Amino acid sequence: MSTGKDKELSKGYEFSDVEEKWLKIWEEQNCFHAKMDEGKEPFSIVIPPPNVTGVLHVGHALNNTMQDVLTRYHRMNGKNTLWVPGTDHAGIATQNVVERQLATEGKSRHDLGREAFIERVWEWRREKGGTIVNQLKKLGCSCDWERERFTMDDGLSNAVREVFVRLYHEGLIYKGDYIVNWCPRCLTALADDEVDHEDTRGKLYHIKYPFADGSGHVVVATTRPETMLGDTGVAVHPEDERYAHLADVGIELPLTGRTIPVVFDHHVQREFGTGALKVTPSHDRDDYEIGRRHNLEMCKVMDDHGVMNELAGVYQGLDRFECRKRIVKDLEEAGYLVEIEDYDHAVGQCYRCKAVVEPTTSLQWFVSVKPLADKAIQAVREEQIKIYPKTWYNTFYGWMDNIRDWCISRQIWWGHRIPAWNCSDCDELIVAIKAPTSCPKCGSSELVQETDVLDTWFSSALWPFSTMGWPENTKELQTFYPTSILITSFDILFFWVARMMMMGIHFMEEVPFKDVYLHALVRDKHGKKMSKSTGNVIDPLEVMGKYGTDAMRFTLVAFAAQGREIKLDEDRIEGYRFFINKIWNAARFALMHVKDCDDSVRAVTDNPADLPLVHRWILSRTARTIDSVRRGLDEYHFNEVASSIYQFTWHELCDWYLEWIKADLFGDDETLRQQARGVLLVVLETMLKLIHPITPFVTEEIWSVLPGERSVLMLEQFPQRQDAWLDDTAESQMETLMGIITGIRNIRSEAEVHPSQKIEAYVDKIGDEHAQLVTAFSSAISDMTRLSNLVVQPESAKPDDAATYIYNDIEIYVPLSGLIDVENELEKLARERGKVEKSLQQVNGKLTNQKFLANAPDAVVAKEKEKKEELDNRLARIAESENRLQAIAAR
RNA sequence: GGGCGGGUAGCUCAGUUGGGAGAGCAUCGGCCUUACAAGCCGAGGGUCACAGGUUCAAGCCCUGUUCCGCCCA
Repeated sequence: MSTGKDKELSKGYEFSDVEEKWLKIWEEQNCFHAKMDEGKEPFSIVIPPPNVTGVLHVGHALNNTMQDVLTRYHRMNGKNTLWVPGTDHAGIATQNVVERQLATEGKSRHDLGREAFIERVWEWRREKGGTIVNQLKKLGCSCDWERERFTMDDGLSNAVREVFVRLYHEGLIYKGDYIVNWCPRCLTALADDEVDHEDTRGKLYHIKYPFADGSGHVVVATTRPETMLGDTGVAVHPEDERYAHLADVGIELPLTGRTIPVVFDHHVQREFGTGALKVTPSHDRDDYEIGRRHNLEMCKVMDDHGVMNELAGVYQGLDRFECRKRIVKDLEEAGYLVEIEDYDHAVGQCYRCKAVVEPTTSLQWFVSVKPLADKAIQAVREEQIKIYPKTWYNTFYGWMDNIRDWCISRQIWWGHRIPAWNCSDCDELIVAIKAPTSCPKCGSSELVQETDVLDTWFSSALWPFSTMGWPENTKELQTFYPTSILITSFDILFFWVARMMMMGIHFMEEVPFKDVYLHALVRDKHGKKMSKSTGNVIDPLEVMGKYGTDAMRFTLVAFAAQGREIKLDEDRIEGYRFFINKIWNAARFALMHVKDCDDSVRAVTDNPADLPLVHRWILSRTARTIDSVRRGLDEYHFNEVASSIYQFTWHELCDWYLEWIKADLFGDDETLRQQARGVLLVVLETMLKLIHPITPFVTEEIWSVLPGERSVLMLEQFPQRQDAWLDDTAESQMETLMGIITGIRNIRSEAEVHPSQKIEAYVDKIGDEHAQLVTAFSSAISDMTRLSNLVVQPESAKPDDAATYIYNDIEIYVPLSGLIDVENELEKLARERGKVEKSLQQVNGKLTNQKFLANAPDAVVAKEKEKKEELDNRLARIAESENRLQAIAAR
């Protein structure tokens, strides 16, 4: 495809052309398409479908980057890989968008009528609905775009009807009058997650409720005094002696002339307020439960618009908030108002229009979730599904054990219309997949379909199998269901994740996914929620344009620890852009030396034992990096993957290895040069493969210019374990050499010796083994520290004017006639002595402790003894240097 | 009020069965050393919230206190 010979890399990484180029190539070569190769183990993910109205925000970017990292990893790892993309029809949101559009033409959806309106929504979807999909493509997501799905597609709609009908006939869907969250502006019921709870400074009104026999009164407290018009009881705790005598008395409800009963309920908290609770079963979820337990009357005092109705008596026609003012005024005038207290509480608001949600009873469709939930709980208990991070298990069980029935009907037009018909003649309710032509009971053809549509979550609950062609038993389902992992944000654990579990288990008799990874929410650098009004939004597309897509992806992965919050700062993205550039420049350097190599050059890594130390070292470090990257990806420790790659690439490969091998690469020895080229090429290729899932663009570009015939990197094999490369000896020897080099550099820096000035250095008081090592590498050490001469001597008389550095038990000194600041040197040594003495004290404490010697494992004791020896030596080195310097100071 | 999570370097956070406190960024000093100044070299910086306990040994396990955040009511 391409050969490296005639190619070069520009001086800095210019991402925009590169990204565009590779998106095109990947697409042309159909790289993302699942080939359905049955010989391979499957790996599959379904995307959490973004709203079709959405534009890519940083949360999407994180979510989809993580999915892409895993997808690319498993694809390279030889799995039969499928990532299903798609979008969600987002009922209320989409309807609102189109209604707003209509409003600019001075029309409402009612002017168009239902059918024309829905056609209009489809039109909008065809024109604008692809935005977020294109943005995901730009992010580099390797989804199988040929298999893109939409929750309103024919196939998925069919699945929705099938599920509804089956659940209805199984008795798990029912229609009834129960309490729901009602938005008086959108005029629809809302799911619990469509209600935002905003902490609000409100008032708590304390109201006197007289006993019906005139013998006294009780004080109740409420934040919504207007609901008192719907009160049908007062609840107290059964063991509260204060109220025991009220059983047969009852309460006179102020302003209404009604008498309401007192009921005794264990759920009432005696300690809260006066221990008496007004009960409004039609306008409060808890009160509804209490009312049910005690057969209290239902009294709904508002209409769908939040306006008081005929049951509100003289208050009829008032808006609920207007009514609140009037009630408070009237209570005060009649002497019932005891106190108004400032009170912070959470007020439910419609997530769309911000109107205060009114809990109210309404005739709706519900799913009876308990039987479904029990199976989901069991699946999680049996580890058929594992949840990561594991802290979410408690939350999951807690919610599932107390789950409430799920209101699935919505009074809007855009969505899956409920497949139920009423017979106008005999009132029969018919639930069927296809529209019936006549009533099965009376034969009438006067059938009217339900006008409500289903909650959007109802269709997304089916997503893992509906996208694969269910209810047909397709090859996709056979191959890819259950999916391998679901990656999503923790805030939809219940509304989506749990519901997918229930539906998947119920209809497929198998869990929808084996693992669930719940990632954090992305916040701004101060931990605040990003919002347009605060102006702290980080727009991923803008960031990608500024720093490159790879930089943003790497940043997100690096920040993706298994916590609840990711505090993202644009400066960090810029920082990782520097890392991308570092990779680029390392590749440029490598390319200079390997561009003419043929394939056989890699053979030198087959027998690492034959190679010089530095190569054995980098291969060993590479092998360890492969292990930690694979482990991190397998266990979803994304941030560890990023940091392990970052550390290896920058601080081992670039800082040490590339510098170290320059001598060989530029030198005359052909053998050394070939060894360096071979190892360099292998390590570079390995690194590119390791990083590719996170930063696909830059790695693919570099890969394409490396020597030899190459196809795309994204289909290469991911690096496998390389135990033959592991080499503890090489690692510890290199550590010693690097320590000595750092020591000499430290001396140079402290003494402010100009980098171009060559100096002489001595290493002293070292054992045979180290002496040999240092002697063998004296030229490398000299190169890296710009020495004119390096002297290795086990025992020697030192020149007086020498700066010293103690590395473990090795003493390094540099004669610097007149250049050393004796005071400074002594201070440095004193600090060092303090540290060593402190450690030594701890070690001695342990070693003289009989209990430690008796109880600690042998290995730990041996290690402590070793430590003591090392520290003793070190202390001796320090003392020598101090003596010498003090002698100078005394002169 | 109930439940959950957290308090580790100036900031953001790692720390996987208890066995010498880490990273990135920021800070300070020195460098255009032929891949990279989007860079290189060097340095400083921590009572692991507080108080007890278990243990030979605690950032890690247990108890209590305190502060912060989230979810539920």
